[in-house]
Amino acid sequence: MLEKTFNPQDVEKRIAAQWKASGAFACGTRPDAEAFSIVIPPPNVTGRLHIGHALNNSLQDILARFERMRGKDVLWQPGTDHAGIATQLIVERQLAERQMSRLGLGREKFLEEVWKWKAESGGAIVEQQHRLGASADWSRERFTMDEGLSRAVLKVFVELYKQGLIYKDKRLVNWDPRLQTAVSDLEVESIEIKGHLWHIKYPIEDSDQFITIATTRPETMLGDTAVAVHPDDARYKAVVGKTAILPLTGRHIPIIADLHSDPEKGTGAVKITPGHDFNDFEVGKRHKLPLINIINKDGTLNNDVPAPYRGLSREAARKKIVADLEAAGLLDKSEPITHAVPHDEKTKTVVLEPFLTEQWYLNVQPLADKAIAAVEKGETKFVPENWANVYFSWLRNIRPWCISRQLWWGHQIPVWYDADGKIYCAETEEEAAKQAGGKALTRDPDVLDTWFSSALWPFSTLGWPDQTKELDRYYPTNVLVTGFDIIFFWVARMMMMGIHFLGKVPFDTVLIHNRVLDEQGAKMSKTKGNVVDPITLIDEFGADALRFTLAQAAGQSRDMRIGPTRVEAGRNFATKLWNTSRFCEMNGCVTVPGFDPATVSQTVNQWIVAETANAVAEVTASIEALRFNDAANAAYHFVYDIFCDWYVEITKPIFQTGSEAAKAETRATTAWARDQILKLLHPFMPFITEELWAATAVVPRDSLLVVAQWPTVKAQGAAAASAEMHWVIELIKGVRSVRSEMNVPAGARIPLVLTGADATAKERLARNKDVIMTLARLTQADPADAIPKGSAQFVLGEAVVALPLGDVIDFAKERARLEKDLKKTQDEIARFDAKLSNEQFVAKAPEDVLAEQREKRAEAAALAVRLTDAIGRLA
RNA sequence: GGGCGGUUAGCUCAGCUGGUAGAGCAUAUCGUUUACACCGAUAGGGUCGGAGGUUCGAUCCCUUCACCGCCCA
Repeated sequence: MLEKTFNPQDVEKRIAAQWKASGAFACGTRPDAEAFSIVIPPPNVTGRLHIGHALNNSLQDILARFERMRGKDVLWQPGTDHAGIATQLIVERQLAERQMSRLGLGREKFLEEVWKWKAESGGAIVEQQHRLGASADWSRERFTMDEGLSRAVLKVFVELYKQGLIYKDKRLVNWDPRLQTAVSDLEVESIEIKGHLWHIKYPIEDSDQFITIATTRPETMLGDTAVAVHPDDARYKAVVGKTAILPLTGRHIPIIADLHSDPEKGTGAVKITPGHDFNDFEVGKRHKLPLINIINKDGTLNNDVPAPYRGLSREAARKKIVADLEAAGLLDKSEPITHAVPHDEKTKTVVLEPFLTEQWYLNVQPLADKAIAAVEKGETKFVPENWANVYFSWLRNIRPWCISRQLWWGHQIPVWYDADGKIYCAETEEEAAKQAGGKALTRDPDVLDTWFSSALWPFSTLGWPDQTKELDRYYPTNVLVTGFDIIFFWVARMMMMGIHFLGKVPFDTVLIHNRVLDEQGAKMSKTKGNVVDPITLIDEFGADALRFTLAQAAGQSRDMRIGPTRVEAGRNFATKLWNTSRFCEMNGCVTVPGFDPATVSQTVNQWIVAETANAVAEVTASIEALRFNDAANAAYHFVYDIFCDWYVEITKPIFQTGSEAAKAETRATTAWARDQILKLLHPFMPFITEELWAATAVVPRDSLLVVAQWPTVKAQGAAAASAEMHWVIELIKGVRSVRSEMNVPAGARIPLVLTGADATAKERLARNKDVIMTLARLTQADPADAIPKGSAQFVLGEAVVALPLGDVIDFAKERARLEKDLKKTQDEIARFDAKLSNEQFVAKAPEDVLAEQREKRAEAAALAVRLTDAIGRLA
């Protein structure tokens, strides 16, 4: 006997262990089946599961479980990336707590510490994915720093270097002065902060005039090499070509005309600091200005500035410079403004600095061109397709990719230098040494951007560069499931690398799902404190509830809002499923081996078979179309509104008073329908369905539900049964509605009389009398020729249903009710008439639309006649 | 500034190829009828953001405006 309620905590662990023991998630066990593969967008190894991951993983798992049940050989490839910056930060912080430092330890020892950390704490997110029920092939879990994946990185680097696509260059990068490394453009977060716009007067040489520039970063003026004005700016025409004297340094710098200067902004004159501003760098190139670097790697001012400022932090330098300028009478004014300042994405506390360094670059242009073409040609399809625009716009404006990072944690760049600085690029030190002819070599200390290795994920996880059978079987993958914020990071880069190295796109379809917001519609962030923790939700409501809720919310819109109240509804649905299974069990509904739904004879059973077939078709088609909300809702509707509300209710009288044959058939059919429900819901709610699959079996099941066969039910020849059940349902609903409106006490049983009914309706009434009397709470339900006095009435098809309520009836109320219905019907008729009397409509509308309108009009007219009669009888 | 998305019942959202709208939650009334109060029955609630246009007909297509949001610069 099933417990009274479903307790997710008890069940989830046990079921997860069963799945694990069964090896059901492993790929390659069905060599003859069609392959279906998904690679997980690798989460950061330092990460914890947030609700966006929960959605992302749930959708992937729905697909994996669905295709597995359909008999395919499914590979869902899991794993994590090594998150160079984030991981190094964490380990360095831990070292600091032990009064140790990275530099103190040295590279080798430090890396040992990182691996130690990874072994101890790096698996958190994977544990959380397990709690969600993710049916990935965990035996194949990969990490971007694994030996094999590292080999792929080396090979790719060396190949691209040989192809001339990887090169060293000295240019501005986004520099993190705390970590002292270059960071990606995509890791820069512009944060609006309050600051000042300082107006500073630069004296003009050989005059008593000044040119006033406006800047938000006065400390960088020490690196100025020009002042720029707009060529059309009348105010400054006269000074272009003259020389300004840079305050505090006395440096002579030209006043130039350049379109970069915006006459509307500030004073219209801007300082040009090519060493510390991306735009100014370009201006400097156009005007061949010298480039002065005034900052050390740690963000302090270097020795190329006047002595008083050397060694100051940027903040301190700013203060001192503003004060000094003010003292010199060169500060015109300062106005408060809010402006966007680049910060590091991880902590959002460090102001990044455009900084001149030598870095490794990958010329991605040729790769990007192919990646663009692949989507244009439809080799990879975005769903929804408008996300392709984001992909295109990024790739079409792509710049060389700075791939080196001044970190230790990551793939060290496979480049060695001899004493003269000559470069030897090879996969191994031995090979490099051979190239160098035995010269002493030192290796480039830098590591590669984490995304360099994630970009190879769809094939490096399959064993590339070896030609493995997995690579052959599972590449290209079927679908990449991800959020739109990842289009640049992973999708585009995986596309470029996949095409370049394997000659084939890495995935047929890119499914971009919604972004999860909190219940108020705000973006979740730690600082706002509105982060919804999926594990908390799982603890409170169960993994199935969370998953089902996420699937229901995974619609076509860009965002979804998730919070406890929505997940609660998902939990309620799980409970409903549990209870209805319990009811089946109480009535002895046991799966009958070899049961053939096509052979059932009871009308209600034929009907539920047809409805099941419908539901199966809808859920299947919706998952195939990646419409998860439609799939979840179709399943929900079937379980709740059809199976629980009607089928179960209608079969109750059969279990109480039916013939043994009818009982037996109904038990078998109920058990069968329940089994189909468990299968349909399994991809969405794997734990509870697996539990029920086992718990409802008298004879042990042939297999776990996770590998059971997806339902294939044919709807055939049940039209009459469906029509009959719809009639019965309409009748019961009609009675209930009248009872409620007429305030008939819920417990009171009343008689029902069916008049004006044709033979079919009379037969339907006779055949379903028990059900109707029970569910509508009647004392009798019989056909009659006349409507008794004092009856409430409603129209059902060609018939009028009368409920002789005698003294109970409130005539005024009954009249009002019927008149309201009549009015509604008459309004409808008027609308149809207006349409049908419109010559244009009749002439131009298609035939079937016309016919439909005429039919609807006729139906409404018939209804109006019966309602009018009913009102007449009240008098 | 460029691009994209949204505006439908009190709230959150569906509405696929144009034929006047659906669900969940919330609300109201009733309810212990042998699964379920994490429940059941019934009901109310929408000039589908505004204005034009195309069309016999527009929530759906086009133009424009307003507001909200996101991405890029």
